[in-house]
Amino acid sequence: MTSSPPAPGRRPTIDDVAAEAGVSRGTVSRALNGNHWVSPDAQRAVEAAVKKTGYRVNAYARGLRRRRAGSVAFLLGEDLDQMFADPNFATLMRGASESLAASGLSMVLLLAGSAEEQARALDFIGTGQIDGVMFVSWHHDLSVLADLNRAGVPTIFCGTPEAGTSTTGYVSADDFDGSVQMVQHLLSRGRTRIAMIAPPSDAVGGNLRLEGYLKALGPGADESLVVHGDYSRESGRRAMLELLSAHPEIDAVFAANDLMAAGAIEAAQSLGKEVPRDIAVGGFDDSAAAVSITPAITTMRQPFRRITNEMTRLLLQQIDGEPPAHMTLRTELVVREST
Amino acid sequence: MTSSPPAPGRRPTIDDVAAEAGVSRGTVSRALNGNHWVSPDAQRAVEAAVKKTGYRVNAYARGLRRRRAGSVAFLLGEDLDQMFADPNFATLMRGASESLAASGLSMVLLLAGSAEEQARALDFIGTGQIDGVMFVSWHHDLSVLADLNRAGVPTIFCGTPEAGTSTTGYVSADDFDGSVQMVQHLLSRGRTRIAMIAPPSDAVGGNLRLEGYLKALGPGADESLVVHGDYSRESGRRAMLELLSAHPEIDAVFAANDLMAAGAIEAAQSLGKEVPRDIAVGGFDDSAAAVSITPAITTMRQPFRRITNEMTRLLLQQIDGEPPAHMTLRTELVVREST
DNA sequence: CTGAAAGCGCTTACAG
DNA sequence: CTGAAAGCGCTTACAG
Repeated sequence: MTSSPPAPGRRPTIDDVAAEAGVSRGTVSRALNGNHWVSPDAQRAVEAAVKKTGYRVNAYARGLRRRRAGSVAFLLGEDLDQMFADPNFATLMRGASESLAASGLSMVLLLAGSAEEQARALDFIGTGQIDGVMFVSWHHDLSVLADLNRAGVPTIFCGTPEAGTSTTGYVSADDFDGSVQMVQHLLSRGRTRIAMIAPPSDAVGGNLRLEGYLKALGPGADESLVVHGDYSRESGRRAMLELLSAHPEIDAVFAANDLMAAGAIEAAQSLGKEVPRDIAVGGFDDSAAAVSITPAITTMRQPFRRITNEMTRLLLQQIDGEPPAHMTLRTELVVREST
Repeated sequence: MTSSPPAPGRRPTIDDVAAEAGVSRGTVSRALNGNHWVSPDAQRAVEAAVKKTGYRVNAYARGLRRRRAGSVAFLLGEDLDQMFADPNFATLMRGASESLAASGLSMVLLLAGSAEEQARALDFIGTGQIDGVMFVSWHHDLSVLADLNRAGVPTIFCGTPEAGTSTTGYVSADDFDGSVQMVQHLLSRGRTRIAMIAPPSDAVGGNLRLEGYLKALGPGADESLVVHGDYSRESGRRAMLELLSAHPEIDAVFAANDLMAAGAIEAAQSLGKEVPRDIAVGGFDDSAAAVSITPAITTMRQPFRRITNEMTRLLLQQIDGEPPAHMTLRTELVVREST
C-alpha cells in the first residue's frame, strides 16, 4: 500500500495516519479513542503512525460528530479586579482547571462582569463551543443563571445561589455551620462580646455566614455588633475601627473572610490593641491571607479542592443528562494565633 | 413548501432556517455571512427565520469548513497568584477581551504557569481550537514561545521578549525611554542622589527599565543605588528600607512599577520621612496603585488600551499569513504628588 | 441573484 | 477484530 504523504503545510488527518499504519480510518479512530475491538498489532501500528505523522485530532470534526465540545466554561460573574483581589479565586480557578483536565476537558475562561461581557459570553456559549458552565459570582446578579437555564446549558454554581434557584446545581461550603463553629470556638475561648464583620448585604447565598453567627449566639446576639464589609482588606480595617469606636468593650470579632480579618487585625494593632490578648479575631476561608500576617489567623478552612472536584463531577453528570444536584461541604476549624 | 419543524430538543440547523425562509441552505449561509449576492427579500426572510427558529451557527461545523476557529488564546505564562497580584494584568486582560470581541473573536484563557499547565495548554492549542495566541509572561521562561513557533501557531507577545527572539511578534511599551523620562523628571526636580528599585533580574525584556535609568544618569550612575524587587508592594517596602539604611543620603527613588513605589512610600513614611519633601518616589505603569496612596504617585503611563488593540491587530495579520511584526509604544509621564 | 453539490475530518452503527 | 459508508452542520466554488 503506497501512502501519499500529506502535502507540505497541511495538517495530517486521520486518513494520513490510516495510510501510514496500513489500516482503515475506522480502525485508527477506534484505536485513538481507547475503544476495544482493536488488535494489539493494529494498536501499535496506529500509535507509531500517529507519532510519525504528528497527528492531532481536529477538534472541530470531532465536536461536530460527537455533538460534544470537550470543554467547559469558567464563567466569571464579577469584575476582574474584584475577583483578582480575592485569594480564593485563584485557588478555585486552578483547582477547576486541574480537575477538568483530569477528566479530559479543557477550561475556557469567560468574563461576565459587565452587561456587555455577559452578552458576549452567552453568545459564545450559544454557538455550542462548550458543554457546560461553571459559574462563579459572589454578588447577587444571577440573571445570567436564568439565561443559562433558559438556553438549556448544563450549569454548576460555585456557592449557594439565592434560595429558590433550585433549578441550578451548586456546590458550596457549609457557610452557616462554619460560622456556628467559629462563634462556638470564640465562646470556648471565654469571649463574651463577639462582633461580626459580615459579608456585603447583597452577597450570594443570603448571608449564611451572618445567619450562622446570629444562630450561634442565640437570643444573646446583638445586631448592633454587626458591620458589613465588602470582603476587602480595607473594608475589614474600616469595620474594625467602627466597631472599636462604637463598642470598645468587644473582646472578639468574627470576620466573614480572612482578608477582612487581616484588615481588622491591622486596625486593632494600629490602635495599640494586642491580638488576641485584647481582642480575638477569627476569619473564614483559610486563604493565603490567613498566614501572611502576625498573628496568623484562626479560620474556617474551605475544602476548595473538594469543591472544584465535585463541581466537575456534578457538571459532567448534568452534561450526561442527569438533573442538577446540590452539594454542601463541611468546613474545618483551623486554630492559629489570633484567637 | 412544507417544512418539518425541528424535533423537540434538537438545535435548529441551517436547514431549518432555509425551510422556514423558503430558500436554499446556500442562500441562508450567504445571508448570514454578510455576503453579497443576496436579494433584499431573501435577506429579510432569512433574518425572520433565524429569529423564529432561534438558530445559532454551530461553531464546529463552521470551524471545520472554514479551517478557522474564531477564537484566540490568552496564554498566561505566570502563576495565577502572581498575575492576580498585579493590577496591570486585569487591565490587559479586559482590554484584550474587548479588542478581540470587536473583531468578532472570542478569547480563551489558558494557564501555563507550571510545566503541567504548559503541556495541557499546548495540547489544547494543538487541536486547532484557536487561531492564534496572545502570550503574557513577565518572567523569563520563554520555552513556550519556542514550542508555539515550532507548531506554527500565530503568536503575539505582550512585552519585549529576549533579544534575538525576533521570530515572535510583540507589542511593548517603550520601557527604556520611559525610564529615561522618569529619571530626567527627577533630575529636573533638583534631585541628585536617585536610587532605583529595579525589576527582578530575570525579568522579560532584559531589564530595559534598569538600563534606561542607568542611561539617563550617564557616567554618574551608581550601581550600589540599585536594588532588585519582584514587582510586589512588599518587595518595594523591603527595598526602600535597605536603600535608606545603606544610603541615607538618597533624595529620590525610581521604582520599576507602581506597586513597588507604593511599598517604598510606606516604608519611607514608617521611618518618619515625608514624601516628596525628604525623598521623591517615581513609579511606572500608572496602575490603580498609583492613586490609591497618599501622596499619589508620579508615574509613567503605559498605553494599555493601545497595546491590546495593536496586539489584536498584529495577531490577526499573522493569522492571515503576514510575518510577525514588532511594535513599541511610547509611555507618558504623569506628574502627581510623590515627586 | 440562487440552488445543488462537494467536502471539511471525524465517529459509529453496520455488515462481515 | 476490521473496513466501507453514512452523516454531523456548515461554506463555497460552480453552473445557471
